[in-house]
Amino acid sequence: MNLKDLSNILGLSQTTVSRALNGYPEVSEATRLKVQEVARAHNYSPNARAKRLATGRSMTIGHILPVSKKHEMVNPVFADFIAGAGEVYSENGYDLLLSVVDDENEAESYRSLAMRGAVDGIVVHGPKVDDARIALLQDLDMPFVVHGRSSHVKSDYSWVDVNNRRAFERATGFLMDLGHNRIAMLNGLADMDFAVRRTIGYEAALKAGNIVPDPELMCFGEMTENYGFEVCRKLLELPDPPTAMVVSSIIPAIGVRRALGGAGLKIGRDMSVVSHDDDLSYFRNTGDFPAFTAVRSSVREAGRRVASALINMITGREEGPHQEMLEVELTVGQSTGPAPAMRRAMQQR
Amino acid sequence: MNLKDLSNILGLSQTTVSRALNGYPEVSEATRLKVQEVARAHNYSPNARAKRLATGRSMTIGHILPVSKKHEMVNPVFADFIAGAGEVYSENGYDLLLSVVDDENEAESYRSLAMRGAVDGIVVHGPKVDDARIALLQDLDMPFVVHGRSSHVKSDYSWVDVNNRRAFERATGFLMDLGHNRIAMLNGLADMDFAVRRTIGYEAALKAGNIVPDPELMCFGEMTENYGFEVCRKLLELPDPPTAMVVSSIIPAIGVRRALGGAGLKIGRDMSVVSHDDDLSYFRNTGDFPAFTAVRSSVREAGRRVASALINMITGREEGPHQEMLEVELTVGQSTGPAPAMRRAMQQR
DNA sequence: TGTGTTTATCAAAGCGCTTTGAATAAATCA
DNA sequence: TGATTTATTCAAAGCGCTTTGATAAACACA
Repeated sequence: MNLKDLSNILGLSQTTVSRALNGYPEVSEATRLKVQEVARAHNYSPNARAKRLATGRSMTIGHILPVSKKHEMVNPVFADFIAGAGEVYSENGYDLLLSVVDDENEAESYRSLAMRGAVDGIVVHGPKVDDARIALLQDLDMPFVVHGRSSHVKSDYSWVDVNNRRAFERATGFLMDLGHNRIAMLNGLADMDFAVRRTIGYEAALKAGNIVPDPELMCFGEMTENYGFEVCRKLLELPDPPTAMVVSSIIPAIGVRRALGGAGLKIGRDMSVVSHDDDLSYFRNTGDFPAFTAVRSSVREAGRRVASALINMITGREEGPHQEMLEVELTVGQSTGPAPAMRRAMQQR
Repeated sequence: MNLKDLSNILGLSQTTVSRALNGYPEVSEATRLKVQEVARAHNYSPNARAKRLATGRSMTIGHILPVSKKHEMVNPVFADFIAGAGEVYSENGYDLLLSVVDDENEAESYRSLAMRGAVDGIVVHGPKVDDARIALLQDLDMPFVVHGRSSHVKSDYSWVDVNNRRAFERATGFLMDLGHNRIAMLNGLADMDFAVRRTIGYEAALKAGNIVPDPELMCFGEMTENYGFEVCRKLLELPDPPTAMVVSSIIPAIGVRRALGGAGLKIGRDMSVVSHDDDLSYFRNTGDFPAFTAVRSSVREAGRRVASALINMITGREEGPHQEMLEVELTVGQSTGPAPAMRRAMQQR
């Protein structure tokens, strides 16, 4: 059942039928109803391929999921982000094209998507401090929104980011208020933009309390559970180990807890941990007294924001670059407690 | 730059240029080289929208990501599965269309994808024991492959599944060999096909050792970290608590470990845990002595298998339903140990 | 030399829609 | 009443490819 068949059945021209179904005003209400009814009865759906060619729009947004060739690592945040973005796409009649590509030939993948006309816009995931994709997409004249930012890129572009600097400043400050002064940082890969911003926040908090950041306590790596485990083990072996740490994601924080358990230590008592929490659906760190003290933001919501910003750009509903900052909230959970010295002082009373 | 422009530049017809680029034999080698060279020089890419209309194929595979409306839960396995499937799609020139839809109107989503001609095939995720999607897709005449199976569906269809029954039979048997006889099971939602098969395996192992399955020890739920935590806490409060458990995913297993830690118990000593491990990239349960004893299978590999099976069906390279069973491997890690009675016996020696 | 085959190329139709520009019928105005 | 809008409808062109069927040139064979 295509448009031709349908219009033959109705005894109308394809023009009229098409207009009736697409809500154009130059069709009488009577025929519109008739058309809709008959279309439904024969359950007609316009062919997407033909529609896309005719309109020149693909009604599709591209997401590129880079998979690190070395570690075969997939960003665990991705699924929840996509879930948020996907909601918005559905509501607006867009499809989501997902391109899985090893991180080495990512650029080629963007170029292909654009030149083939396969998508109307692109979402950029996981920006590096100096990310070449932004210039590339500007060059290709492809609408795009970055989830995050790229510090070294000076041009204007659209982004939705969480306030990473403030998040880690608050997390670190919170630990200092508890009396900690040896605070480690377990961050993501050093070339990721979020990692850089979080480092800045961490250092700012320390400096505000007159603590000189100790490079030995600042760690960067791919945020797996095992990374948290290994780093924590090494930190515990230091002559002057930290009493607290800020961690870039709940996943390595779980590794940290495992390492502590293995050493007979208890999280929250022997080691305070504040985690950044992307609010993953399978790991809800909630409740009255959640497992982890955390600075939380919803990736899912970020997905929604990015998607609607992009659609607004494509449809021309929004002019100029869309730049949006999301704030985190600090939730106190079971993974933090007073520093040892402070605890002793409290016990003496 | 479109085909018309390109053929004008070359002084050839669109037919010849199209054929030259698509590797048809009725073009002389000389002109083919010339065409390829000029196409590259002007970096021409054929318009995907036009190509799809002309060929009648969309060169796109659909994946539907159902998001439970209640819990906003996204299957954590999804990202890794997609990563595997995506590799295969890229190699074969297919795009991946991802449709995020709340689990209530999932059927509508499949129907739409098929009727609009947006995809050439569909991958079915997370089949229920009695899954209506299979009949629906057969009805729509849409090629599809199920990741998993649907026990109550009697028709022939293509699937790639892991041997869930055997996995849990082995896991349970392993614990029994260690002397455990109060073994709990933390499974997924009871209507999921994999959960049913795993239950069968669990019960078979118990019965083989003359243990009557205790309904009190058999739990079903959405596999979040918190689920593992809560269930483990409740189990510990039983008058006759289990000494071991088999868990359907590493994620709730982490919750179990947390609950044990909170009760001052140690995993592997006070409670033995064997987990099903989908080998998530951000949670590599590997090494000489991994954190969890587990029955492991690679979701990523499953993604690859499903994708190539589907492409083979679409292109007609493979006839008849593709049915493929993947076996798990059992890896002994730190989360299991002898049952208390056995340990006492060992210590007396 | 003429006939049949193979090779290389092309013009044009077609994929199933949207959209332009024209045509007709109905309604409004002077 | 005729002239002018306005409301509906339509035929046909176009989106940028692929593919069919035709044609011309080159080659082979007797």
